[in-house]
Amino acid sequence: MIQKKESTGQSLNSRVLPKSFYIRDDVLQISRELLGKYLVSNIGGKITSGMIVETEAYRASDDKACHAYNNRRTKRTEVMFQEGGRAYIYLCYGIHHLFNVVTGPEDNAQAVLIRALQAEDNLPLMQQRRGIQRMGPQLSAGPGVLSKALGITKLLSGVSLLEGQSPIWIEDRNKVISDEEILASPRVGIDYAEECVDWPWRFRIKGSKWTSK
DNA sequence: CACGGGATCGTCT
DNA sequence: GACGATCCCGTGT
Repeated sequence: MIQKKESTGQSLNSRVLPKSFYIRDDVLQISRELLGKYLVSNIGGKITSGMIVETEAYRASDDKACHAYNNRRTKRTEVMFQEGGRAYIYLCYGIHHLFNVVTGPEDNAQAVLIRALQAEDNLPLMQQRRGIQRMGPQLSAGPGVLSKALGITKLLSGVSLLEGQSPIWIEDRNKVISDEEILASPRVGIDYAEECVDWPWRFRIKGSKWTSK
């Protein structure tokens, strides 16, 4: 039985990913390594979490699908240029809050979009936030819905994932995902990205029922 | 199950 | 003023 610490909800046999994980200059490798890690939120003392089963990589230097392509710094994208280990969260289609992990060294904008979770902790609260009757992958399979399930909004964009009092962090719970279990394919919804459209920068755990459509 | 369209608004041109 | 790194529901099969 896993014991929970009152203050953070972090399991005793897990560890919060350290800054050294995030600041590496390799968003593709980090996207792969995030599979099997646990995204956890603490909103008003309420812990919810899920295992990451789908990610997408974005990189400003050469990727036309990235909001910061061509090193475009705006108020919205500024956080992507900071040192890795923060949240980049933005509003999509006026409705959905999409959660990204900023990676890489300062001034080298890279980020990983978390696209789907296998729900783990506090399913009833996640279900309540989603407003759905039936439990199933629709709870947290999809970048917009997983944010809703975890109570994450763009108001949290820029927060550190490393501080003890962070509302969001990522844990290693000793789940191992081998390269053979990872399916790489083109990213979703980036038709405008010209020659980058077909780059296999979307990563999924093979066979997971919790990946997005 | 596949497809089509509406929702809804911050962000950038 | 146009358009999304999406989701859900309705329709038809």
